[in-house]
Amino acid sequence: MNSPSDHPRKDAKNERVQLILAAALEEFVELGFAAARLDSIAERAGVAKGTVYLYFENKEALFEEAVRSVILPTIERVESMAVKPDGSAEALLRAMVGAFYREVIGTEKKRVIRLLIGEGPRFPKLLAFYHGEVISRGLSVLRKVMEYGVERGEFDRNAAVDYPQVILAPAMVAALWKMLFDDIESIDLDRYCDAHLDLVMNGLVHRSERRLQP
Amino acid sequence: MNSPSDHPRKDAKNERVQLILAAALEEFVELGFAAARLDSIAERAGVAKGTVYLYFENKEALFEEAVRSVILPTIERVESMAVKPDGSAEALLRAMVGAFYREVIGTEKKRVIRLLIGEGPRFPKLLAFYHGEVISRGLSVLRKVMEYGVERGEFDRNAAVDYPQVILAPAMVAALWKMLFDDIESIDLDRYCDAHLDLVMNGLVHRSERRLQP
Amino acid sequence: MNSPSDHPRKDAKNERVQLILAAALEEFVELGFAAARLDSIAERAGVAKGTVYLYFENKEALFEEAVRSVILPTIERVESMAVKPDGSAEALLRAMVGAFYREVIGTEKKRVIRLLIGEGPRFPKLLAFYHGEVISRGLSVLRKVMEYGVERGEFDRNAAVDYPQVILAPAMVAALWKMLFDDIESIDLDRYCDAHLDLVMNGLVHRSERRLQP
Amino acid sequence: MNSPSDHPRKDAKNERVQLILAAALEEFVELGFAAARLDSIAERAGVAKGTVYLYFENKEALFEEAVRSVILPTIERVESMAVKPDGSAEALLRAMVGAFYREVIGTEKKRVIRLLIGEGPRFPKLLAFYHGEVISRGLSVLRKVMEYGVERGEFDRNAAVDYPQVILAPAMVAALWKMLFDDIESIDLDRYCDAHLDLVMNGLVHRSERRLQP
DNA sequence: CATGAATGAGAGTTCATTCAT
DNA sequence: TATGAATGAACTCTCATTCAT
Repeated sequence: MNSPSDHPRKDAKNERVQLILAAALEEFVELGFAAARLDSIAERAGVAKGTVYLYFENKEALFEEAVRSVILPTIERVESMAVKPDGSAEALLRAMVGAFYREVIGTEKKRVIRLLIGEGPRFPKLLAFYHGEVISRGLSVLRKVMEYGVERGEFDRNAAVDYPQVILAPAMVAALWKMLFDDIESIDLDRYCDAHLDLVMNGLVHRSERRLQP
Repeated sequence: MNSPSDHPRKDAKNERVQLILAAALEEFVELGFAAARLDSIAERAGVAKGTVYLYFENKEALFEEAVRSVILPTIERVESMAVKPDGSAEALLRAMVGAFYREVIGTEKKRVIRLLIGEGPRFPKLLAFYHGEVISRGLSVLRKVMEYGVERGEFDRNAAVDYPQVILAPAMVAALWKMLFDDIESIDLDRYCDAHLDLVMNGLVHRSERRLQP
Repeated sequence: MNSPSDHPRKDAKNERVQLILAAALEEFVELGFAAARLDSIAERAGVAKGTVYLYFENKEALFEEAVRSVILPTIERVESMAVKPDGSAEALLRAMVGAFYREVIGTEKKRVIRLLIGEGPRFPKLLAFYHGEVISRGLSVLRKVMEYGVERGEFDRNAAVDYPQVILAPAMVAALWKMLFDDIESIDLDRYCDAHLDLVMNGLVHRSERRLQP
Repeated sequence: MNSPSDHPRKDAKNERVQLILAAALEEFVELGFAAARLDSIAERAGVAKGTVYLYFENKEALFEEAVRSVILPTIERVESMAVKPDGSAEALLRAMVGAFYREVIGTEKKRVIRLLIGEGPRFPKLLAFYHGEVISRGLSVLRKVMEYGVERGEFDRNAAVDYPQVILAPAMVAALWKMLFDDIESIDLDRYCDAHLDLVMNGLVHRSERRLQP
């Protein structure tokens, strides 16, 4: 019943669509929306230019769907994290941040982030989709872990609870750095990640200096 | 002697160049390099299309110079920070981060950052210039302040000293957020900045929990 | 088997290319390279402007190929002349010169000569091609006929054997005259050709005057 | 009265005009009418672009006048030839043809011929002027010399008397060859000239073969 | 008179989109 | 369904011509 051979047509079609989406994403990520050429995309996908228009209304639609298609698996990853927490909050947070380094910065996915930053304002619907499905979910997972840490007495009620962006921000910057400046001044991602987590956990200020007495 | 009327030609020319650069920057920032139209830029600047070519070789050169022209004043700002530190390192760092929020995120300058992220890979020379003149200098100022704090016993020798990017990263993310998601979910920049600084100074982990005794 | 319907695509394509080449040649011959407009060429060919670029890289390439396309059949004509001579050398030479009048000056081909004279220096490769394939072959055919005439005792060993250009030169001048001055002072091509051949065969100097005794 | 210092203004003006004309001619001869740039011409002449328009209505007018300005001295040369002939017709003709080789082919003047061939059809007035002032006069001088030779019994009444173009044609071809093919296959102008004159005087056909009996 | 900055029409070229096959 | 030749609007860039200085 679920066998793929039940719908050979649909499968063939789907395969083609996937091929085109992948090709489109490559091209868009390399050149940006405006400079990307439909010709190139078709060639990369191994189809004729006209074929692209059988599945996608126009360049804009293709762009949106191509970006959506990489965002989608990410959504599932984010959702799978929203499980009930157990163990130390610090360990949880370290795992989550580490996952971002591994799965985003360490892969081609970081390039989609650059694409979204560059083209986002001209694709507000895409931005809204990305925000709603990925960003806000991701941030709320982070927030929950922080609250969990506070409840456990592990974390201070830091103002960052209201803005979980600040927690992941160094990773975002690392992603951008890798794509823009790594040729000029490369960063060691492992050590950078350690610095990131060290800061997030401990901050800069020396312990004894601080208001141990609330 | 220093009167502008001494060089009426040069001044008129310079004024025109500034006009065109400003117009170009607006257009590029709004639409990106490829989608920007020379026609629009000329119109924005109130000159004829051909006039642009009197001062700039081609679209690429205009782009590079327009971006450089906003980067330049920033270089001076960064250099002026590289003074000998006094007072508390924390106060210094807070002042510097605060300046970034005020002078970059609070102004149109943040849009140039987005432009550089989006177009950078196609303009490596510009990227190298920006890195050399702004980024690496800014980071080294940050690093010095952190080392100063460590010397004073104010800061721990955090791994972030090696990667000062992590210190400013939340501000970068705020800048991007403002441009991409603020319509959808706005952030209060003052409170966000507090959260940023709170995290950077104190980290998340509860004080007493920690290795007061190492 | 040889039916054109075997390759309908290729034929259609070829037909279009021929159409464009013919249109381009007309335009170039009328206006010269620089003043020719791609718009006009496309219109003459009955295709859209973009279509031209499907078959030709740019204006230069189109020019070169257009000129080559008229030169090509000429090459074959010249080669076909390079047969073993028989009969009188004078008759042979008269036939060849006559052919030039008929097939070049009497047709549109003369206009390509003017085009080559006008644009040649900016298209040295084209010039080299024309020289190698047409001029030098044509001249060597002429030279052979003259040598044949000398062997037969029909011709003197005139210095013109080394420079066969002088033999055909009056025809070249007639071609140019037809295109430049015929409106002002027309020449009768038949009588001109007679004058040409009379001069070439007999020269001006009265017979008896001459060194019969070498 | 005729002293040039009487009209210093006019002289200065005239000098400027000559400068511009010379510059224009160079540019037109090198690039043809359409590809020539007013900017270049002004620069070559050492004046500002606007200055050119003080003396010449537009590019067309400048072209016509520039070409006229080289044609003019030629007119005088041609007229000076139209003296009463004495001595042998052959010597006269040889002198005239030799003058063409020396004064046209051996100088930059040949380049104007190429320019006229290339651009002529778009400048019919210029062509008419050139024909009326130079060509037809030159041809009639040639014709007269030939008639003089016939009267003297030196020359046969060759049909070339009606078409004196054929006499000079080999020199025209030499001029064109020098400009187009000399890089590829150079010709020795002295030997070529000898071949030219040998042919014109004697023709190819062996003496004794001929109708010594009219 | 002389200048040269400014103009803007017009050129070559590209490429998203269409549609006959 | 798939193709890719054809289209033509739109782009960048050039350059003859003008005109305020």
